[in-house]
Amino acid sequence: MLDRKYILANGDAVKQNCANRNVTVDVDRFIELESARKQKLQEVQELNTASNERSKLIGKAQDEAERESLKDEARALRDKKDAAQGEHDRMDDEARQIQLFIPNMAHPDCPVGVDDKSNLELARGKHEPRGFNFKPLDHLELGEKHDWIDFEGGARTTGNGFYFLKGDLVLLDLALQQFAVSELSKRGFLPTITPDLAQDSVLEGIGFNPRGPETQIYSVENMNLSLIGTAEITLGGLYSGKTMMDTDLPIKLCGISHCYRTEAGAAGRASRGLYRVHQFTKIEMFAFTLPEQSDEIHEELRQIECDLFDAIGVPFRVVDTATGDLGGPAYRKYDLEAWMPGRGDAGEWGEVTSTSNCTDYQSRRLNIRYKQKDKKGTNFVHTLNGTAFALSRALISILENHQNEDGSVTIPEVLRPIMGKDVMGK
RNA sequence: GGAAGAGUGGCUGAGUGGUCGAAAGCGCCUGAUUGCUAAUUAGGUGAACGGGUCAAACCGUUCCGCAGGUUCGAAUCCUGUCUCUUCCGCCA
Repeated sequence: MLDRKYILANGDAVKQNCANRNVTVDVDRFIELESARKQKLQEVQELNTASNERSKLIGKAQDEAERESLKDEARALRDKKDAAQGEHDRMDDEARQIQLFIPNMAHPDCPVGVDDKSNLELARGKHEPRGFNFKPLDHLELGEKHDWIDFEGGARTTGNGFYFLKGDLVLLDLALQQFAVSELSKRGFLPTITPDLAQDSVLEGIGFNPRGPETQIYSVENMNLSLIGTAEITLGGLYSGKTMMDTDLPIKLCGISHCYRTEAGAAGRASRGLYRVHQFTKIEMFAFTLPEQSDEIHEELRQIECDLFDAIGVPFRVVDTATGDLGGPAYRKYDLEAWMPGRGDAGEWGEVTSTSNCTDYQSRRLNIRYKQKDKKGTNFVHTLNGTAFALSRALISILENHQNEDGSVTIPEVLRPIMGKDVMGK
C-alpha cells in the first residue's frame, strides 16, 4: 500500500495513477477520512495525557477523599478518551479499507494504457521462431504420443485441470529446476524451499484474498491455512515484521515451491494443456533491496530471465507491461513471452515469466524495514520478484520449439548433462 | 496428539498493580586517560505513530509474544491464543 502521508500530499497524482491503471477507488474519501482521523488522534492523545496525569497523582494522594475525587476525574477522562478512540478507530478502519485498494504508483517510463493492448515490446531473445517443414504438434499431442502427460488420470484422481507427468518429461522438469537453481545460486540467490501452505494473514499481507467468491486461492477447511499461489507469499512472510541492516541488502532468494491456483473462470483454447493448470512447480526469484537499488536489481532479474530462456534455446520477446495490466503492487513489470508453435493456428506468444518491482508497496503492508548504521529510525525495503521457471509453461516452450518430425524432442544442450541424454521420445 | 515449563530491549537477565520504557551485565557509540593493537574511566545507547523544526533539539501517544478483560492505573491480576523447551505417544 501507499504511504498515507504521500497520498495526502499527492492526491492528484494518485488519482491520475488510479485512472491510468484502470482502478476505481475513492481517493477523495480517503483524504477526507485521513485528515479527520489525524485531528481525532490529536484529541485522543490529549485526553490520554490528562487521564494519565490524574492516575499518577492517585498513587501519591494523601487521604482517601482526595484519592476518590481524583479517581472520579480520571474515570471521566478515560470515558471521554474511549469515546474519541472509538471514533478514531472507525475512521482508521474505513481509511484503511480504501488504502488497501489504492494501487502502487507506476514507473514514469511505464507505457500508459488501460489493458494489455498497450504493452510494449522491448526486446527479443537470441533465438527467432524457427520454421517447420512439417506440421508441428502442440505439447498435448506430444505428451499423449509419448505418455508424458496424463490429464485424464489427473481429472479422475483429483479433478479437472490436474495432471500426472511421466517418464522423460519428469526428468526434463527436474533438470530445468536443477539448472535454474544452480544458475541462480551462482548469481547470489539463496536456494530456499518454502512451505506450500501459509497462514491466511500472510496471504493478505502480500496482497491476496484467500477466501471469498472471487478468490484464486485454495484454502483448507477448519484451519486458517491456504495453499500458496506463488513462493512470493511464503518468502515475504518469512521476513514480515523484520528489520534488516542496510549492509545486508540486497538479499536475494531463489524460492522453490509448488503453486496452486483455482483459475476460476479461465478456460478456452488458449488455456489448453499445461498452459493454465491448478498446480505447478515454480522457481522464483525474490529480492529485498534498498530503495536506490531496486531499479537496477529489476533489470538484473529481467536479464536473468532472458539468459535462462536463451540458454534453453526458446525464442521469446520482452514486454513492458502497461499501467492497466500491472496489478496492484507493481511499480513496473516486465513479462517474457515465449514462442509457442502449438498455440493458435500457427503459433503464438505465451507468457512464461514476469518480474515486478513492487518498491515499498508490499514491505509497508508486511512491515519489512531496514536500518542504517549510525542513523536514527528505519525505512521500508523494496521488494522484487521474478519467475525463473514456471515449470508447466517452460515445458510447453521446450516441447513445442524443439520437436522433430518424428515426434521426438531435442533436449537443450545445457540440460543434457543433467538428463544424461540428447533426445527424448526417440 | 497428551503433559509440564517458559516467552521482557541487539543479546543474557531482574522486575512487591502506581515513582517501569523497564535494574544489572554484555555488546555498541562518544569523550577522557595511560606511548605500546588493550586496559581503565565518564557518559550515551530501542521502535512506531502524531506534533514541531529548513534540519535538529524538543513535546505527546503507544509498544514487556499476540488479542481481549479487570482497574483511576497492568510487564505485574484474569481469559483466550500463538511460539519455544522438555517428557510421553505416533511416524516418512
